[in-house]
Amino acid sequence: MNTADSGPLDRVHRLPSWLIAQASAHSHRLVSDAFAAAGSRGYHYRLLAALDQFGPGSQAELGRRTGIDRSDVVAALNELAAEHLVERAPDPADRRRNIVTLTPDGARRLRHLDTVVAGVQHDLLAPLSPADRDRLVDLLARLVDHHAKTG
Amino acid sequence: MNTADSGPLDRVHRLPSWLIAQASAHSHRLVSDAFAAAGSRGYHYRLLAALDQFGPGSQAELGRRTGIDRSDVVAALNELAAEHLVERAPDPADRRRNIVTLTPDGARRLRHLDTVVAGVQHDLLAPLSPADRDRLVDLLARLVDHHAKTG
DNA sequence: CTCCCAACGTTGGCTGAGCCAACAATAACC
DNA sequence: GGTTATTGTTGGCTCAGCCAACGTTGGGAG
Repeated sequence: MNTADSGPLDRVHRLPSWLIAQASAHSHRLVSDAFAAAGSRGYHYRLLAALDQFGPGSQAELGRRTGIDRSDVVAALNELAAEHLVERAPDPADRRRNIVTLTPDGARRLRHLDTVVAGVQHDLLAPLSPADRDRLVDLLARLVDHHAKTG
Repeated sequence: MNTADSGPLDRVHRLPSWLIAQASAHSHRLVSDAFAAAGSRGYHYRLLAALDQFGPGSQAELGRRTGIDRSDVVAALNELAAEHLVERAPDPADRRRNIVTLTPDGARRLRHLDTVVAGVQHDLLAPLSPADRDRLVDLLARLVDHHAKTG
């Protein structure tokens, strides 16, 4: 973000879409900084979380579960495998597939990232009271829900 | 966004930071589609708005007012100038500067984009009642405000 | 069994918004 | 006068998301 404006740009700074974009930018900075400090990226967290929640699966399944494109799954898994957080083995029952498994190290990393993420949520919502945080989450959830179905 | 998940990724889909990112993604899609249909981009709108609100100014001033990087201002102004929405003239009082001015065509385009933007806000907030829209805007404004100062 | 279509992993590339570094020209200050 | 700052510009980088193409492999229809 570029600091030091000379007064607000009225037409823009009041738009809901602008506020959402700003909030997202700040949020994204917090999240990616925190992930970077933990040696990971958002994609890693999503993939580890999916493996933990759904168990081992093919890369295509992982992509569907996390909403990450097949091609991006490949790269992220390469990085996770290089750190031994994940294991990639050919599926004997279907030679097109790789079966991806969470290693103990991966589970450990996931738990650590959980705490990192929780800390970020805390910082992000710091200016809001608990009741306001709930309100914000509820409003955003309704917004996202609507556009997920409609869009 | 990737449709067709197989159930929610619990760890991720409840995070406030995730909801904000999702809302921002949907919002951004609406905005950029609408701008594209009007033959413009977000940068164009911001620059035209700044010229309208603050009057003519140098490119560096425009960058400061809109929060757009100097280098990106150059490109966006090239595009605006190619459409004669903006005029770029050397400043006789300071030969480093260009003075950028909004043309009548530019003012017209800005007015059109205003209506486009208003339509997008309407679509974006469609699922919320007027009172909820106000609440959301208020909460987001407080969030953004806090993180802009804390930064 | 054969043919065709679908799914898989992978490579490579593209977009958009936001940054940052460097440069020559010019201005401003001590 | 000599140093520092500002300006316009070029070029490049990141990060998330997406899409096209390829060769491989499975599975269903005839």
